[in-house]
Amino acid sequence: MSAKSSIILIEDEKNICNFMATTLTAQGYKVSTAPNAGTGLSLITAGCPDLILLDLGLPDKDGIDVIREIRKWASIPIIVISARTQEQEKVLALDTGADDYITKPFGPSELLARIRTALRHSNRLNTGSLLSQRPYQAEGLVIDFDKHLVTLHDAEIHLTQVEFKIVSLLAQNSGRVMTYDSIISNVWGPYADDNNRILRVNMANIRRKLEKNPAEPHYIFTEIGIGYRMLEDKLS
Amino acid sequence: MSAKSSIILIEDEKNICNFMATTLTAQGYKVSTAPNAGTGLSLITAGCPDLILLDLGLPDKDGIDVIREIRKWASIPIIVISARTQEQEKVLALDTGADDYITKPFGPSELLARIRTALRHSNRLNTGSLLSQRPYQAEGLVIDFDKHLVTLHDAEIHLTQVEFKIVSLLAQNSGRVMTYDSIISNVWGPYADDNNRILRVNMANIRRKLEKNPAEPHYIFTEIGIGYRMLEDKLS
DNA sequence: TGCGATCTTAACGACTTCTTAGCAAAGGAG
DNA sequence: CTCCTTTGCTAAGAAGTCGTTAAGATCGCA
Repeated sequence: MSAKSSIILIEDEKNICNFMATTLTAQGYKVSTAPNAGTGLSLITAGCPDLILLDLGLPDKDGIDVIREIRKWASIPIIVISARTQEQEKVLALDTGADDYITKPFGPSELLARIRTALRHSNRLNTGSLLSQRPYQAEGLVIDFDKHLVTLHDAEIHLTQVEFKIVSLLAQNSGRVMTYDSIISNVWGPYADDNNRILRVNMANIRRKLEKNPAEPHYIFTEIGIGYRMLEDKLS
Repeated sequence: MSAKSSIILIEDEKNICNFMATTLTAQGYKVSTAPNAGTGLSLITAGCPDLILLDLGLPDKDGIDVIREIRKWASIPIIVISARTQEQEKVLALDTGADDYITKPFGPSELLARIRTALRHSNRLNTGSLLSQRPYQAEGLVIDFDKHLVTLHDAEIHLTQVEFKIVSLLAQNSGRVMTYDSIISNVWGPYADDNNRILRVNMANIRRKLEKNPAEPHYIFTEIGIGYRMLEDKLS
């Protein structure tokens, strides 16, 4: 990656912590360390890191709870590092939202490889959060992803947060059917209930705002049993 | 998620292979197995799986090359399974494009947890189409598998879920006769009633939508006593 | 604390899709 | 040609999906 990724390392054993920090720094990562869950969490909220390395055996809080805490509002990759090798521990951590689980002892090159893998994953889905993106544009509807703005025939349309997320996702994949599952997991996170009734309600609201006649949509079509598909972008 | 994910398992040791296959099937996954890289790769291209489990120690090809091969054209999650515990191996596999690396011996619940994690990742990807496939194209009929879209002379044709599945299957095997049994088991699952009357009704509906004169089909032909055959793809 | 906006849940009717049944037409065998 | 099997087609009920409304839950803000 061109820009160095920033990593937060939450680990209470000083020796290991120092060793890992120097290894990572030597590779060009920006590293911050925290000796316990409390300072770790505040570092995360403050710094918006690209990846989190988390030791499960922390003094002040159970590691699983830390994962749960983070996953409430962020999908930053979390790699768990633990001395506990029991399967149950691993399963619990992974299902709570960890992206990988490494057991001590481990070598530095494996750690680095797994970090690269995790960062690769998160990069794939960071479509245009930082880079500016050409607005979607079709038949009078313009969606400016950067400015967070939607206009219909030059009139500004107010969409709520969730509505905007849904519309953006569909617009960024205009012309192709997005399954209910993938919309839900993109908008509400991978742990969301896969029942699509919330999506249905939101779509009704979106259509009321965007479509002249919501019963015969012009911009967002329903593919029954599958998902929704947005009118293809003028230039794509 | 709601629909069962399909997994392809490439593993040469029969015992392990069987054990894993039953474990996965018991969890509701659709599993196909291959004892070597060759059949594995063709299974992947044919089946559009959601995840690949790959043993590195295959008889006919180096596992790393298999990863490289797949990564040329698909971003399906790959979990590597290996007896080799050397760090170098892990690093190489992960950097080539594997999403996880599990060393034998491992427990079934860890494997399942890591599979769930990998599937979670792939669902977060925007498109949901991990495997980009060239559309079928013949005499004005275009079937875009990724976009889930069918057009006939540039006019959009609406197919229901079942209809689309049938047409896709025939299109992906265009030029070859697909037996009734194989169509039915592909569309309705292996335990479906093998009576073909449902298929007959659906074919009538499909032809009404696709064919100018359903009595003299142009795209999908009947091979009496055997099955259906679709007009060969222009470029395949 | 109360207010407004937003998010979520629940419920129901309208509509689409799936499946079954039955019969007519087409094909093949003798 | 006749009989039997196979296939195409229509209609109708069953099952499922989607859009919509209304009401509760939650949150920020004054």
